[in-house]
Amino acid sequence: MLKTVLRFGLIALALLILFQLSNVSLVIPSIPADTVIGITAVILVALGIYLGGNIKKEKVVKVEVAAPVEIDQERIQNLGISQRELEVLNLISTGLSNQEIGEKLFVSESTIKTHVSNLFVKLDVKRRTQAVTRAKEWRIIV
Amino acid sequence: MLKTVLRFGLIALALLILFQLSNVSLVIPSIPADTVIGITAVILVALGIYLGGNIKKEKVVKVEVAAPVEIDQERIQNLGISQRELEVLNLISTGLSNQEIGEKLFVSESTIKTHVSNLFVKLDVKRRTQAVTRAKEWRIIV
DNA sequence: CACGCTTTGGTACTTAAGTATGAGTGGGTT
DNA sequence: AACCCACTCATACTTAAGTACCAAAGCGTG
Repeated sequence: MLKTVLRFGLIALALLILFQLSNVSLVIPSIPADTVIGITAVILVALGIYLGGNIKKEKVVKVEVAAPVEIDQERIQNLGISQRELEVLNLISTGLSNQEIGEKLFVSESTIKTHVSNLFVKLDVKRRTQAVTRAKEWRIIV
Repeated sequence: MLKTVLRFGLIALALLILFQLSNVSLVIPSIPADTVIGITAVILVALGIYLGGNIKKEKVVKVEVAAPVEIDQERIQNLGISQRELEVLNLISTGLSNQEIGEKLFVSESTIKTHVSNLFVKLDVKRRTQAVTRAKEWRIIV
């Protein structure tokens, strides 16, 4: 909104300058009217490109901001998913087995199975592949 | 390249029109010089915005083309992954069980198991969760 | 037509995954 | 201190996943 006002202000300013310049050739006859008009034309086109560029830039920013996937911390809280469970969930999504996850976290496979089972209840799923899909849907993992 | 030439051509054309219009007020005195200059200024700014827009549009396209994940058909070919196997792979990634995939494709679970086993060899993995990760890495699935 | 490849299906087996249940420890709260 | 919760681990079990091997129908190519 403010930017739009600014742009119209710039255009108005440019027009004012144009009108002023149109009198230069009358005041200073040594400068030909054609030269003044040419320079003004170039300035106006440049102004247009600048304004157009800014308008398009905003659209680019919108695309880039929408792209990154942010983790929904609030949903994690609401589902009651603990830090350890989240860790396990992330490792599941990388394709590790329960045993491998256990080795990576220095706990037994038994413990991982418990975490996984609890996760399934919280995510309302029956399989680990489904858990990964659901977790990505709900922006719990990337 | 060609577009750049076109743009400069348009600018040159615009300048020509400007110079022509500057004579209109001399030819037809009923139209004030200020009006002609004003209209020309607006046209030039519009031209600038149009040109600037086109220049920026190219940049937008580059961003948008880079973002979507394209399927690497060549890699699928090289790995010798068949159409049916690809179907199964996609259903695995949605979290379905072998039995569910069989029902969805109207074939037995046995058949799905065969496809899955063959897929694992081609993807060089040992588990279905790993297969999904690998397949996404290699842009075989979305 | 023979060959290769895809798709289908089966049996039999091993292994991983998932369920159910119980239980111990330590941190933090009331 | 009593309590809750997260984390840990174990046993015993069921089910799904995965492996190995074989087999047959169909389809296009050389």
